[in-house]
Amino acid sequence: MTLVKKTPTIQDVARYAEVSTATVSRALSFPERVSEQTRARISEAVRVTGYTLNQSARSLRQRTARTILVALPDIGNPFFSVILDAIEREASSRGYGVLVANRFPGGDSGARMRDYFMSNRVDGLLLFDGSVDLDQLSVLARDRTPVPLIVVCEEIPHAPFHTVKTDNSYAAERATRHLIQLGHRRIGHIRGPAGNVLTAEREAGFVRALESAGLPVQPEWLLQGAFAMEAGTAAAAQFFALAERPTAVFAVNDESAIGFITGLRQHGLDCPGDVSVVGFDDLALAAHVWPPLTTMRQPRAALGRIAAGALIDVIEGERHSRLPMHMVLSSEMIVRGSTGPAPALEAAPAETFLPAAQ
Amino acid sequence: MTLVKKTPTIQDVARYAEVSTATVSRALSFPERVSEQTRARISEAVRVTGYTLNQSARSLRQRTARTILVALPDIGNPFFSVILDAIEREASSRGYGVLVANRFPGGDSGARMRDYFMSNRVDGLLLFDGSVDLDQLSVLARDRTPVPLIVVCEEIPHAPFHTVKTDNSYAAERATRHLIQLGHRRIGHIRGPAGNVLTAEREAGFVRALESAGLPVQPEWLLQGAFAMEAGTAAAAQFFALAERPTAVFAVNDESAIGFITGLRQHGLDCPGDVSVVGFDDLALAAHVWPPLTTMRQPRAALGRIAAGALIDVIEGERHSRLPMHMVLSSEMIVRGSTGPAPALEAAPAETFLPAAQ
DNA sequence: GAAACCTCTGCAATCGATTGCATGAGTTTC
DNA sequence: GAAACTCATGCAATCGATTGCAGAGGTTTC
Repeated sequence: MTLVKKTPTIQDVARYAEVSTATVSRALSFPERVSEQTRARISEAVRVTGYTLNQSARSLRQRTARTILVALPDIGNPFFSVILDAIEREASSRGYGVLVANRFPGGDSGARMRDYFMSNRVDGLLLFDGSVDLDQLSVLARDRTPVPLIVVCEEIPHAPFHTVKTDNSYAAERATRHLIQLGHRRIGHIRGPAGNVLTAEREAGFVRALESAGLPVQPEWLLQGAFAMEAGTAAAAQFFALAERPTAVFAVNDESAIGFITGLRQHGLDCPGDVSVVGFDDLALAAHVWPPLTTMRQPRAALGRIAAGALIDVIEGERHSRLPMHMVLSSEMIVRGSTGPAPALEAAPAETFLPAAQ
Repeated sequence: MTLVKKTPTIQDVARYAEVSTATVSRALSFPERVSEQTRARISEAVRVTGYTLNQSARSLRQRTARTILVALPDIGNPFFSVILDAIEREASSRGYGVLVANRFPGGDSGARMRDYFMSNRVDGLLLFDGSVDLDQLSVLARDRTPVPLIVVCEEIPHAPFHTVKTDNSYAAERATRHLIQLGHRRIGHIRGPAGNVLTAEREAGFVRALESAGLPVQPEWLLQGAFAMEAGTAAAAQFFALAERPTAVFAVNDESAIGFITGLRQHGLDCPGDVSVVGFDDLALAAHVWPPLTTMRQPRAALGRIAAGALIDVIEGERHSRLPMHMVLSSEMIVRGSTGPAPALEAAPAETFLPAAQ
């Protein structure tokens, strides 16, 4: 059992190798600037002393932290945790640590993020919450240049930040078209929380699919929802209060879809027999609920990897572009058991709604 | 839009307040040691200059990082992410940052953790992986005293570390007893991965429940599994290969239970009609799969909160105990739809197995 | 053979906050 | 009224690594 007496410093290495600390520092950071023999002596000294660089000292001198901050609305949500996994992998492979900050309370989120930067704890930020106030973020500038920041998954409208996200609107259109192709004519949508960018984008795709198929958009079939299972179950209650019910529903995400299916079942309706349901995300559990969920798969690992990689590029000045980049990854349709052909009895009402050849 | 010219330092504050930097430092860290008027002048100066403490400088001087490291086997797993949520909350309320490290590759995990400490990036460690090699951890000592470290959820046998976990063995016994009370006599178990402490503890509880009810433990009913859904589905394949099948199964966790139920369904068996299944953990999705899963709820938020709190206590020297503490939280039985009475046809075989009044 | 140029290394300042020790002013004690 | 004590503050060293500048030694160029 090796007990370390006292953490060795660069001084100890220098003494052992009989060189100055400057040379040790250079040997470790820019090996090519040091002669081969000296380099060998220093490697040996490092090995013998068990030296590890003191990150605080380097941070202080270089004004970098080799750490990124990931600000999430909800770590507990499996949607984010898979992305976080990919972020951690990419960051650590490039020598960066990952600090997580959860559920920034709305009010002072800008201030808290600003503190992380100003206190020199982090070099960059991956922001998963588009609802952050622009004014609060504008504080995030250091020495007149904006702080390295990438908005992931969401987007802050009209704000000059890099973004990495998926093709929400197109994917929502694709999901809705799938229902149309199955013969559904009365199609509803479980919305996300009001004010959220994803809510708007996915609803827009939904509407576009209906319109380009010449189907009506019934306002009462846009059910209020959110990203949680409970919201889906609540949407089912709204669904049962409807005079006329859709035969298919596109949900803003998998969790609300699953909650909705649970609600259907509680009221004795079958999915997909009575109502087809499409989700969004393809969480791990989507394949394991009953019926297995048809959904749009977001490439979550790729989102995390690309976002972290791009952020570190920005931090290290390898991406010089002043102009914000927008990286859009595409989603994939995964057809499982929660969608099926429109029920036969649907034919009659459909005619009432559909003017012959519009 | 306020752009910061240059990050203000304690020097700037001192100049503005016309005191020395020593006084500013004291005013911020030990307000009672500074006269009231000076304190007021300094607060004003801090406000005007927009000063934020440089954490690297403080860390260098004080040899603390005000950051804890959370080493997880798999952040992407929702079981851990909820705990991480609680950890982040507790830590940030006490002024600590949370660094995450995922899936430490087996080989060098000790070395990587040691680096985090030696490089002065973190003050303490929450370790979620009991499979770490003792020798690797023994390296984690600084200045002859062991590094602040708490093992969460799992446990490293015979190792002198604090632990925070749940009553795995008792909870497993309780879950199995539930099946026995429902009249089941042929009861199987989906094991966790070999070598894991949780696997052993939960299996031990399972066996104890059977034995104290006078039921036989059939070795072939101990199905090989792991913590993932796929492992549960694979266990279902083993299940169908059995000459004689259990009517109830206790799974090592919710995910394997859900995978197992999926497997049952693929082979045309009904849960709980043909086979009752109990899980372990009570993940968010347990209530939303079909049938809703009966399970032992682990108090995950409490685990995270208590572990983080205890770790920070140790770091700050508020827990002086040299002896390792073991905090055990209790689990709660949650009965849902995946368990039901033993099927009637089960009566005959049961008699074959059960000597009248043993 | 002098000037110009490289290569390798060391000196010493620097990053920003903390803290042991000293000091001066004011108060209490006997 | 001197000694002892308290309180508020400042001085300056310190934490450990990085880096601009300079110099020593060697090589190339004309």
